Amino acid sequence: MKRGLEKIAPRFKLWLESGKTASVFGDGKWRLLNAINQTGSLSAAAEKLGISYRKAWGDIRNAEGALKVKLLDRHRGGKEGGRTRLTEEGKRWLREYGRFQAAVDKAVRAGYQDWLGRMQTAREGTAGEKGA
Amino acid sequence: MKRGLEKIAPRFKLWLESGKTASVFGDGKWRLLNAINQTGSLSAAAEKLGISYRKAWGDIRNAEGALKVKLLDRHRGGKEGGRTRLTEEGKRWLREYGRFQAAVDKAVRAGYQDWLGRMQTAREGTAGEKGA
DNA sequence: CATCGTTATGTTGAGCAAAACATATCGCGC
DNA sequence: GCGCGATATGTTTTGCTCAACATAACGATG
Repeated sequence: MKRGLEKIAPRFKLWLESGKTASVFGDGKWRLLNAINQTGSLSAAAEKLGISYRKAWGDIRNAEGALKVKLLDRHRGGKEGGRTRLTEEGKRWLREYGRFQAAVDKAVRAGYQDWLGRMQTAREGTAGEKGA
Repeated sequence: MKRGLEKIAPRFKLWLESGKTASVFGDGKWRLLNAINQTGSLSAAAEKLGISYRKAWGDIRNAEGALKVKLLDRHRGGKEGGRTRLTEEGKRWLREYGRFQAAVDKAVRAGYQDWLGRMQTAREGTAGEKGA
């Protein structure tokens, strides 16, 4: 087996673009929706993800603006100070984009295994290949 | 059909990591190998890709260092000033990583189509869906 | 009507990767 | 041995994202 290749691992980033805007949706926003869905609060979601509230808020702003979709129902004031929940559209994005991402992840793993196999077998018969 | 979704397109980045090094190989280095293979020169390849020679050289340095593989045969001096060609290993990386990338690209497109379909059909029977 | 916790939003600073700039080295051919 | 064109490599500038900081608005509740 070709040494060195064992330590290597594939990584990928997936996102959606729309014209000028570099990334209208991707893993970060997906995680954010997920956290909001679990916590019922934008600030709590931000803290959970280890990002600033400022960034979380800005991300949502950009996503909703670019997609022209209302992802969240947000409310200020009240006993709890406020709350945020996903709209039906938001839930749909969370669910379906998650599936999309999972499918790509699966393909990357499979493609990587194929690649590994090809990189290794391509040297069969090269001599000096002492097995374990 | 849900409006807005037509303008959206999926993008992805794929790369290989090894421990501490963030990216030991990816699309940029693949393109670079490809251009070197076509031009027979590192500087010509850099110009072709619109990147500085400094960056191209550094990328090769990092890749060869992290992978512990000799990707290029480089020569200085001579009438032409110098030249650079891919080693057999270099050609193998070019070919096989290209296939890996192509497979992932295909999966992304397919996954995106599935996603699009799900995002659109999920609203059938919602009323107000006046066709073109 | 004062309090409290959350949403809302502008502003400034820090960190990092790429671009830009600057030289040095090599070696064949004339 | 001088020149040309490509490789080799250190240094400086910049540009962009995210973190950090600061402050306002909101509104149910006691």
